[in-house]
Amino acid sequence: MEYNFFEIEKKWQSFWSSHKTFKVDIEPSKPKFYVLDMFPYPSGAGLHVGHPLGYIASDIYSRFKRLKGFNVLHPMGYDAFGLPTEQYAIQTGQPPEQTTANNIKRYREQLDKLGFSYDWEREICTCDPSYYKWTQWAFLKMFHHWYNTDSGKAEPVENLIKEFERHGNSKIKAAHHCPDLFSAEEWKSFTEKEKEDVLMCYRIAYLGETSVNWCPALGTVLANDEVKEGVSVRGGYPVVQKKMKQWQLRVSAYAERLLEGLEDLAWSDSLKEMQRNWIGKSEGAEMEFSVSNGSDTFSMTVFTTRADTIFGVTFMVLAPESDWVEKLTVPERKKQVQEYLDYVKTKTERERMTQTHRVTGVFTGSYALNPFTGNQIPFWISEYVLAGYGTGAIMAVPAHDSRDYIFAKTYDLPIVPLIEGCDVSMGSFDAKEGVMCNSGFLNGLSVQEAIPAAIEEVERRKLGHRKINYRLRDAIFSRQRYWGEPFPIYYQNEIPRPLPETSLPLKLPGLYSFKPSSNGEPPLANAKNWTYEGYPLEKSTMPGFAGSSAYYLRYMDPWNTECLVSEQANHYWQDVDLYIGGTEHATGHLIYSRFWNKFLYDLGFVCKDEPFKKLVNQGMIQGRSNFVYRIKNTNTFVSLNLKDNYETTEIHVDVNLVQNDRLDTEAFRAWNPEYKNAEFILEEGTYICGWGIEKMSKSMFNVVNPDTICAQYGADTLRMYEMFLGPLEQSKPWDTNGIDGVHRFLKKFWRLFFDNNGSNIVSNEKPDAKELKILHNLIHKVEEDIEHFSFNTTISAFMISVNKLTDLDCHKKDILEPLVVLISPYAPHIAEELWAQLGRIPSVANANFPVFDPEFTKENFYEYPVSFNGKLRFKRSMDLTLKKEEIEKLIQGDERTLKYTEGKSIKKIIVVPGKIINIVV
RNA sequence: GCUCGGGUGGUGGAAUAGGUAGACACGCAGGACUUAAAAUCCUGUGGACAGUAAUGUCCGUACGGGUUCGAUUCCCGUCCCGAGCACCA
Repeated sequence: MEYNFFEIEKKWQSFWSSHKTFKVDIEPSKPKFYVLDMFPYPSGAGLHVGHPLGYIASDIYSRFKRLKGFNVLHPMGYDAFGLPTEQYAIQTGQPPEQTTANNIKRYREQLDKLGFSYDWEREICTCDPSYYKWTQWAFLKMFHHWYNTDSGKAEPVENLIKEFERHGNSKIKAAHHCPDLFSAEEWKSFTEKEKEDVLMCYRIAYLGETSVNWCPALGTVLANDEVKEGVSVRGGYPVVQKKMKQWQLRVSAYAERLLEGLEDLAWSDSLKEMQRNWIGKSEGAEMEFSVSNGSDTFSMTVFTTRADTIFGVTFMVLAPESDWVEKLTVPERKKQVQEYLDYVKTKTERERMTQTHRVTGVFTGSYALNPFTGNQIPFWISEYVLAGYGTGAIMAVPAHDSRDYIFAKTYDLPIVPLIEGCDVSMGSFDAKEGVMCNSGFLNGLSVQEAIPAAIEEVERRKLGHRKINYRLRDAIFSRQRYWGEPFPIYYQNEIPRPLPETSLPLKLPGLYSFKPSSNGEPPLANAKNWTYEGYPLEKSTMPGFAGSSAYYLRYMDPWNTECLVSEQANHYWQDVDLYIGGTEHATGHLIYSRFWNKFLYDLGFVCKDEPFKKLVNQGMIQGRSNFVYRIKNTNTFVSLNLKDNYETTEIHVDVNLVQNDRLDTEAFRAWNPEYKNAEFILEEGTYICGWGIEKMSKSMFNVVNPDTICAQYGADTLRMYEMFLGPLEQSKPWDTNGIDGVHRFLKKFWRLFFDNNGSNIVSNEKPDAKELKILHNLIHKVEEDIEHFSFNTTISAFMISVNKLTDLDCHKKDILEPLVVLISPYAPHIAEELWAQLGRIPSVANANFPVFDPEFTKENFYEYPVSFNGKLRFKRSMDLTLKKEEIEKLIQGDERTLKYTEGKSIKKIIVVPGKIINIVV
């Protein structure tokens, strides 16, 4: 019997499916383990070989943990709401529901061929009303809560109202954006609308005016992580800043907890660093400056991390979008300021991004008073100051900040150095080191001492206070699109009202047109009766990250109609032990999910503060493109190594026509009518193609579909080969050149069980020490490698062991049976078949991981006595502790050793065969 | 500009509490089996030099220094590649 992967894989996939082999339930007697993949967005293109990389790794880990006796939750689903499907609907008129269903079907077929051990009973889809009910439910909870910075958690809005009735809002410590203070009496005198407006400033999900990333081409706003370099991540359309009223989530309230929570997570340092950058904590002080425009005097606050440089403040700068612009512009400067503001408005976000460090600005005519020097300092406006960070105004210290320096040089403003010996003739001195000068009471202190000293003085003189700022902004939560979760919100006399929870889910209405309505409103404006009890419903929908923020919780209890996840299920499964996915979600999904989870934790719906204990980022699989070389103005193609003799054009060729860089010339002729009569100049009888690494995409003809590989080599080969390609976390090109080696290995593995005639040759003979040693070395290696995610080196170990057993002609059951278990996470189909051949049914999934016994692998060095005439003979590296005279005897004759250790006493010698490799003196 | 990774044969990659560099695989070359092919198996394969040969010597982990008996691994500097952030005061 040959290794017939096609039959074997078909057989066992249907067996696993019909026997529900991988179905899991709560089993309190067993320890749980939760392995999660980042669920895919089912796009029209289907899966390519890059997608399964992470899924294979997580499947290996899941199967391994199962063999180790864990009750493993390993689910899969689809992140189905999103822009591409909607764009497709606009172009073709095909409803997104339909497109999504088709794409999911295709994804499922492709996934099924790879032999994953998912519990498909728990499959979820974010666009399913029974799922998005809980997305809407969470939104309502956020609407009904506010963040108490005193208790450090979310609390019901009812508490807040009681507090307002007692003391107004002056005592309460909350994350909010309420501009005014009011007393209890004032609160009581507010109209209902006024009260709602105030509460909106405290809710965790709130409707608020804000500057947003507006993408005109997509007709929607986008979150910060959906915009890169001034264009949309999806589609690459320009994005502009616009003030709009949008639903937002008060993620910023959780900034400190999101930062602290990173500490104990087993995530890569680079990923944690990305999140820290995104949260952007900076400690400093807010300082008050008295500002006069000639007629009025105001108190203005700025934020700085360098309070120590206060004596070097020679001007102030305001962001062009700041509300203070009007107040500080004196009448005689109005014209120039307006011209400048007009100029700034003409620039798109992209231009402002790409033209950084361009120095522009205008003087307002107002002056501030430096509270320490008493100097009058001019107040300018410049686009290099951002409205959204700090207070939208800065104190400029040109000597010690490079941006301020360039600005000062351009507009001829004074530069006062504050650090002894620093040279500011050519540039600013930004480093936080040196000794202060020109700084009054700070003179003589080091910068490190001066910073806290300055803040203390500022606080003592009541000119300001310590302050921590975060770059993390609240998440904009509305999208002017159709294909997303509807908001459970209606408007009663302009006041946003929540739907009762009992009316969830609020289902999307079916539409005929998915374009924005003619008056620029979102597509839902086209829906008939988009109302609740006669009141209009919110027409925006939620963004893509809404549905993916808590999906890992839903997997724990996907059938529950009463709650997101039952307390019982949540307490059993707790959190995700291992999360595998791409690094592209570092500042999007992984921040929102952590926020969402922390919010639900505050409300007591989940038992863990952090959702993902360990996270592994798989690398991207790039495409390996192949090229042919056409001689200019001919239809003749020349092989790679001969091309330099001609003038040629490089042309992409479909990688499916190429094997091991050799072109199938007949297939090439058939590929495209243009090449029907192509001629070839061969080298050594074949046409060799050139190659290059590019992104895997249709236009480069380098997309490799896993189905093709499965048909040719089988899923087990594909799984092993993807792992063999290199370290999981590393990005690497897809390259089929080595796949034969893995396939050959599986055939060789098969032949341990069957001879050439297909007879089962497994024997019951007892294994000897040599064979046991091979086995136990492998057990040890597999165990260690899987725990460390070194899947590529395990495969080498398998190959070595199988080669050794083949050489020994070992077909003993006691060796082969554990070997099947060891390989089953990697190549489950062949393992399952051989498991059955050994008479061990029903499933290898119920087996136990073989126990490693170090006794079998131990080297007893007394068996290899020291026979020393210039060389030491030992089998493997080991530590020896010998008596002094023995050591002296050993090193006699080894000149090198003698030289190294002259005059020193040796404590220990480490040896390998034939050589001393370590001498501890 | 800042932060974090990373530079090892023709190729993918092994090996770092410092200790036989190049495991394993691909490719290539030679051989066996075969009428032939496929499949399978065996041998060789970092470079240079010497030798009929077994073998030996030297050079080799981006580059230049340092620590050490010993450095791919640790330290300092330089160059290159990748990722992320980017006027965050």
